[in-house]
Amino acid sequence: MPQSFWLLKSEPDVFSIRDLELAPKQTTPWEGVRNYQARNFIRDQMQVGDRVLFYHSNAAPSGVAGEAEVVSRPYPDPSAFDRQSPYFDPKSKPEQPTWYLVDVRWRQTFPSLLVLEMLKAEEKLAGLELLRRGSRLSVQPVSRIHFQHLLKMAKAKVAPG
DNA sequence: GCCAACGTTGGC
DNA sequence: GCCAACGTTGGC
Repeated sequence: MPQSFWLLKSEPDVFSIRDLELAPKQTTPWEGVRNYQARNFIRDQMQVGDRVLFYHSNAAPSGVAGEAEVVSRPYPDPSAFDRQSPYFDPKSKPEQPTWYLVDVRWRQTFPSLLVLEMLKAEEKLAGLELLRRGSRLSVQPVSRIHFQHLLKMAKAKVAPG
């Protein structure tokens, strides 16, 4: 299967792209996804080498903060089995897990945030799931075209010289 | 299987 | 903190 492109949301107060950059091996298990549609994307479609946009949600301002990549196959989310975890879910059993995750590794932090408001104004991003009214999915597929355009925008925002 | 009530997400 | 939109739960 060819490489796929994704957008993952995280509240920076909880876990930011800076936290990922500073993490051991710049890698983290993307735990805590508790939505079935998002779970299905992770469990059924994510592959090592997939590219990821790291989105800061519930922030001031919100926006795409950088880039990461998938570095593991999907596996059961251990936080669902952990009574101490805020993501504990008694419905998920080790012998039949409900929730899955992948490990992601930091690739870059954008020189400046791609703020949601400017993404909305970008004609070339029309159709991006993130921009759909009422869109709440924390794991979203992104088209190659949109992904590349977002990287281009990130680069273009670097001041010359 | 319907759907009201409730809980969560996330922009603002 | 507000609240619209959405997802889940649970009574029936």
